[in-house]
Order: sequence, then structure tokens, then C-alpha cells
Amino acid sequence: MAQQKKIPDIVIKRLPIYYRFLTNLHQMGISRVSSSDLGKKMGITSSQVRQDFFNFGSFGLQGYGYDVEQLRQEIGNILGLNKQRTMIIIGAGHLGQALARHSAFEKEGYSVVGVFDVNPHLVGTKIRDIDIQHVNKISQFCRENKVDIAVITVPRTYAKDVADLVISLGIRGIWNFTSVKLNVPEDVAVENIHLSDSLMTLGYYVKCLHEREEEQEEQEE
Amino acid sequence: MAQQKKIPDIVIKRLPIYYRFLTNLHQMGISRVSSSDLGKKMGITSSQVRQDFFNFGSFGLQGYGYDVEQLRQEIGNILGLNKQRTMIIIGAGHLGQALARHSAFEKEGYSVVGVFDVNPHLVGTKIRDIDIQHVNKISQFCRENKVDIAVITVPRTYAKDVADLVISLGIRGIWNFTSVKLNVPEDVAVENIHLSDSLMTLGYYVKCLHEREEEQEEQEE
DNA sequence: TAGATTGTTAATCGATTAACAATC
DNA sequence: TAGATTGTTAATCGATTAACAATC
Repeated sequence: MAQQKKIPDIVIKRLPIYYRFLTNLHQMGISRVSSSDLGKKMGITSSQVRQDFFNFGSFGLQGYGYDVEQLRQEIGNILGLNKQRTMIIIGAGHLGQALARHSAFEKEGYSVVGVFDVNPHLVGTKIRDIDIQHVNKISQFCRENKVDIAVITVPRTYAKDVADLVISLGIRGIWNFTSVKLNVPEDVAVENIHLSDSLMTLGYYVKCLHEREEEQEEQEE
Repeated sequence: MAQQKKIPDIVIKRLPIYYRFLTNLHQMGISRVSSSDLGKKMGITSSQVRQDFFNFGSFGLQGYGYDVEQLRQEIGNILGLNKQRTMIIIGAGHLGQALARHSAFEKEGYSVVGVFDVNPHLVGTKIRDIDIQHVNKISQFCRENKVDIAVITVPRTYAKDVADLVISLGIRGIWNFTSVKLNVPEDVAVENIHLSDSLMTLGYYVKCLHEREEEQEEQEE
């Protein structure tokens, strides 16, 4: 069943946030929520909550609201969390290792099945129970194992080559932690974590706040 | 000089991207660029490029375009990259340590000046040349040192308390790596890196691509 | 039933794109 | 000068918000 009219990316980006808040509610033992309660918690309008869900169907009950656990599962299914996904991490530097050890992803159905690097000091060692293999083993590994997602945590100069490689091996999802913009065919999905960009954005707002403070001090004189 | 009409957040989020592409151009020895060239590289329209810059003034030359290095510096100044910023990292787990060791931030003027944790096995050890101190030393540290940004990489249950603490100590910028939504006063800036959200979003698109592939296979039969 | 809240359409708002006069 | 490209206003597009009939 094909997606009819394309759902805006910005709506998709909000689904994990809904999922997160619904998980919280569920853990707090709350079994029922209205669009306006949920919106208030998340800092958006009730209209937006209902409008977002409307893209996928109708999950609520008029006059009642939403069943927390049911809605959570619906959104989980939309996101595909009901299916197990496998990831390989390419680049076992500080960040790559931290991600490999980050156990939280596993709970959501994402498991790291391989870690690769070029550094001979790392190749052969283990992260948790996974051997770090040399990058030149990636092709073989992907032939022998189903891999859904490649996590790219290599230095920026290698990012493009690594992306091209994993795409050629049939991987359709790339989680890109480098600052490089990856140009990929339309049948490949890329999600970027641009740490530096995020930090610079924060820096801008901090600067603005400092400037505002200085102004206020001047006015007080 | 106060910011006149507020510049949209979405424009601010693009500034680091411009900065990044301009740095690349500069490193490639390219000294001149037009809005349409820059837009093409970044995957946006030339109109948007000009419209974005128009928020801050006029940096170009009609009939010529922009001087790469000059534009880069202008954007750097807007972002406040000309000023040195200090950060403390709270939570020296895998992610916190990886960020502390991530040297790239330093180049952009952000330096880690303190790392804190509660784990007695970590307290007293070093990351690079920085001592890991116990979290109960944060107040004292902030009184004795100017700290611009707090990086929060603690488990989610402690996130709120840590945020409240650093805000009470006068820190105005929070880089939040936990999955918790931090409710902060309006004179505090928060930037979130929600790794799980990003991964789930990627998972959604991977799911869609898989479904599309299956459909195509069916049609071929 | 009366009250509440959804699903869904319509109105508004803001961001992107187009257009073009200004000018290098 | 002629050509190119900006700065800037106007038009379009898309996302958010408001409104309300449907209905639990």
C-alpha cells in the first residue's frame, strides 16, 4: 500500500517526539490523554497534534481523547519500531565507540552488528561483544549479513567514499555524523547529526543573550 | 544595538551551514561565489541565500557575487565565532567523554574547561588535560571560572536537576544530549541533540524505502 | 442527555520562491 | 557599455492555527 500524498518531513520529525512523550506518560501510569494535554506537554497546539495524526488515520475517540498505550504503538508502527533494524558503525573513534556502547538504541529495535575502522591498533579489539574489523571487510560483511543502516563516524575526508561504498552494497539508510553533505540517490535516506552546526547555533543564541544583558546593564546606569 | 525584528530560528540554523560551505570553498582556494553557485552546492535556491543574508545586511556586490572569505567572516561574526566560548561537560560517560575528546569544536572557538561526573572511578582521572571532578564541585567551579555553555550528557533522570543547577549558576547556554525536554526561562538558550529521535526518523525513511522496493518486486511478477 | 474532544475543513501565518530595478 | 548578480519587494506555497460539525 503506497503512501498517498507525501507526508511532510517536518511531521515525520515530530513522530519520535510524540513517541517519547507517550512512553513517558505510559511509564507514569497515565492511560489516557487529549490532544491539548499532549500539546501542552510538548509545547505545540492541540490543532497541530490532531493535524499531525490526521496524516496517518484516526487514532482517537471523540469526547474521550487518545489511549496512551494504543497511540504509542500506532506511532511506533508508523516509525517501524516493531521491526528489528541492524546497524554497522564505520569509524571507531571516540564518537563511533560511544555510539556502539550507547545501549539506548537497542531498546528501540536498533542493534549494532558490526564496527569497522582502519586503525590497526583498533582492528581485532572488541567493543562490548563486537569485533572491530578492518574497513576492507565491509563488503564481505554486508554480503553475509543483512545491514539496514550505516553509521558514518569517520573523518570528514573519508565520508563521501564510505557513503558511496555502503550505498553500492545495498544499504539504504545512512546516519551521518560528519560535517559533509552527502549527495545520495533518491532511494537512499540520510539523517545528519551535525554537532558543530548545533553548537554554533547555540553559540549564536548565547551571544544574543549576553548582548541583551549588557544593554540592560547600560540602561540601569 | 538591539536585534530589530526577530530573525527566524530557521534562518539561524542555516548560518552554520553557510559557514561550513564557505570554509570549504575557501580551503579549495575559491575566492568568489554567487548566490546561485552557493545555493546549488547546498541544495537551496539562490533566492533563499540572498533572502537569508538580507536579514543581516548586504555582504555582496551587484554583478559580482560574494567574496568568499569576507562573507565567511561576516557569518562567523554573526554567529559569534570571533569570541572564545567555554564549556563544561556534565556526565563523563561514553558520550560525554567522546565530546570532551572531540577536538573539532576548539577550532571554532569552543573549549572544554571542565568535566564532571558522580562516578568515583572517574573522578580524579583525566580526559586530555582536564581533571574529571565530582558534580558537587560545579558551583565552586562556576564561581571561579567563566562558563558559557553546559553540555548535559547525564542519564535522563538527572537532566532536569543538572539543568536547574547550571541555570542557577548563571550559565545561559545548554547543549542537551538527553531525551528530556528542558523547560528553561526565556533568558536561557537550549540546543538539543536527540540521537534517538534522529535514528527513529531515519528508521521511518528506511522502512518506506523497503516497502517501495517490495511493491516494485510485486509489480514485476 | 450534556459535555468533551476528535476528525476535518477553512483561515491565517510565515517561509520560500519569483521577479526585477539597482548597480557594479 | 553590456552582462551579471545583488538587494529587495511581491507572489506563491506550505505549515500552523482556528473553527466547528460529528460523535463518543
